Amino acid sequence: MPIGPLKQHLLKKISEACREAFQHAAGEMEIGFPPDLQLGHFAAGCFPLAKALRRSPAEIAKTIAAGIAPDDVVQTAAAAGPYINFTLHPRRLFGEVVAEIASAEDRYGDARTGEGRRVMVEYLSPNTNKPLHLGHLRNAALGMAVSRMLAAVGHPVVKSILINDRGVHICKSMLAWERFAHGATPQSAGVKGDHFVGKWYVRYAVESERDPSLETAIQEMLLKWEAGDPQTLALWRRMNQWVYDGFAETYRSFGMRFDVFYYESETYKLGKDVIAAGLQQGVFARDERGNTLFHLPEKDFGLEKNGLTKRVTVLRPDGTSLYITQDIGTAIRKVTEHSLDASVYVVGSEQEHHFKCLFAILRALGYAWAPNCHHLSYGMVYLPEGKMKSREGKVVDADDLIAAMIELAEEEIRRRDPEQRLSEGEIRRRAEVIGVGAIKYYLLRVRPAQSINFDPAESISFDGFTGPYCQYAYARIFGILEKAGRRGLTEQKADCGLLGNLEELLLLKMLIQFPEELASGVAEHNPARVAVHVFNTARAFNQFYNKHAVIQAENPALAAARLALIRATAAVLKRGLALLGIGVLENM
RNA sequence: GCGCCUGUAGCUCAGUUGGAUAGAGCAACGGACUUCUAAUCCGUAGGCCGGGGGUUCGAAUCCCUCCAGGCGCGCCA
Repeated sequence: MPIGPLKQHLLKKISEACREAFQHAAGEMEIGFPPDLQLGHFAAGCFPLAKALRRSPAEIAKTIAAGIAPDDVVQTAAAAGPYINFTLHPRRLFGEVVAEIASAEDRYGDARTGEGRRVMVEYLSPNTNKPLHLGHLRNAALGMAVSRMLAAVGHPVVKSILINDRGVHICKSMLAWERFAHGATPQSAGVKGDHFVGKWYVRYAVESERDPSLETAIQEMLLKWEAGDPQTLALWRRMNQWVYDGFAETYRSFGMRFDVFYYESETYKLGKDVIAAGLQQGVFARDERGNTLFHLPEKDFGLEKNGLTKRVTVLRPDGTSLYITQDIGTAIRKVTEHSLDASVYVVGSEQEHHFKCLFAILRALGYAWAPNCHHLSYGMVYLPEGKMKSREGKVVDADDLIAAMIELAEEEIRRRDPEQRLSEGEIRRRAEVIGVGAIKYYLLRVRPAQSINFDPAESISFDGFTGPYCQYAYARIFGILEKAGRRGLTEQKADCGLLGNLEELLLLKMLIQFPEELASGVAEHNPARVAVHVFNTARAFNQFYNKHAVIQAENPALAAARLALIRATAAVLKRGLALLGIGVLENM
């Protein structure tokens, strides 16, 4: 009997006792946890029954508790105010949770609520004129985590990226390179491609300050690009490729994966035909200046102060497209190419209005999947000096941060290995898992809507509420399991009836709650639910660890039971961290 | 002016689908390694949950209002 049926059993007992005492169904009672595990293992509040029975919840709890007879699952049922607290036989309670986790084989907590509905998660959306920064890392950490969480509950997930590879900002780095680089390349300069191109983008900003004529040169270049001028296109391709080569390294070091690459140079003309058709159907209208526009529904957007409906332009008078034009086209293209049921866009909160408009338009156009489009909006990452502004160089570069964190982890690993038993390769491997894990955890531990004040000192900490703390708990467990294995101890014939002290109960509670937290996290598109729960699980283990011996337990039977418990804990830690895109180490 | 987000311990944040005594990390102070990994643990201290009003058996949580900060508000992306 896994945990779900265990709760069902309790509900059934309540229901029977309730019917016996009041000739009334128990209705909507729910099984939860008491605030203090000394009170019991599970609890049910009797509030839902109070109105129907016209008695106080406390009276009901008392009567029902008295009517519940102990059985092979329930040890005691006691009323405490309006609550019924249940104490279960540890053998069943621990045994069945541990068995369920063991049989799930790394998939504990998974569900089928997604029912195979196919979802695309689009994230990152980089520009090809500069390297990735801290804000991109938050975006990527969220995108990857949400993708994994959706997959865990049964959604086939397609991860996509929309690369902004065209436009005036790209021309700026091209022009600066043409004028000032004297043919230099990333290879000749010994610089990572995206950083190399970013350098010329910054150079343009500097040069255009003193030479305004560059502005007109940019406009000419843009026109040549639009006209398909071979030389311009060749330079554009060449420089973008430098950037992609650079990005690929960052994708790899941060663990980003994409199934589909979309490029705005290929999508920017999409959407026009849909808008033409929509104009025929009256979804869109023309204004006096020739703009094609969409009237935003009053229900969702309100009205202008002059009482007219708000509007958004979807096509310029000359027929050229806008950001939202191509987004309409791309949204449709995604669905047709990948048979999607839903779409998630991981984009900063500053674009909330844009996506609200986009989704309203898609609904107005009558697409059945339009209500399943979701903007996963997240807050800004602020630096101590204020908002990040790449044009002013006020950014935390992604590659720099990753390298710095790996470096810090490496120092810590060396400090713990004074006899230098570890190979350089092993040190490097561990440092990458720890350093990158620390960054991801730091970015994922708060809910997406919350803006993050990037605190350099706190972000590099490996203590407390951090990724390495969670990884450390896993490594500790692995150490115990390994040592137990060498000594021939196994949990084969573990008697979970021997478990039940406070620390073991608190740990078990975390294991039980993991699937619920994952489900909430998916429903809210909020990986922080998982991150916080993994931390609580690691903490519960550390508390247990510091108070109770496993291998050196009072007797071998108890040792076996505890081995089973911590093996299950390790599985939950590993699974939870994996959902966040964070790896574990068997030794730290 | 309007919309959305945020406001909880000195700092950074959980908790927000109404339920038992509001939690954690960091920082501070005091303790615990001859033991399965001290990247750990235990203890002390720290709160009108932004202010006010309302809804009810019960509000950090729901409603109204005010204050403060952030982000946005067609023809940029």
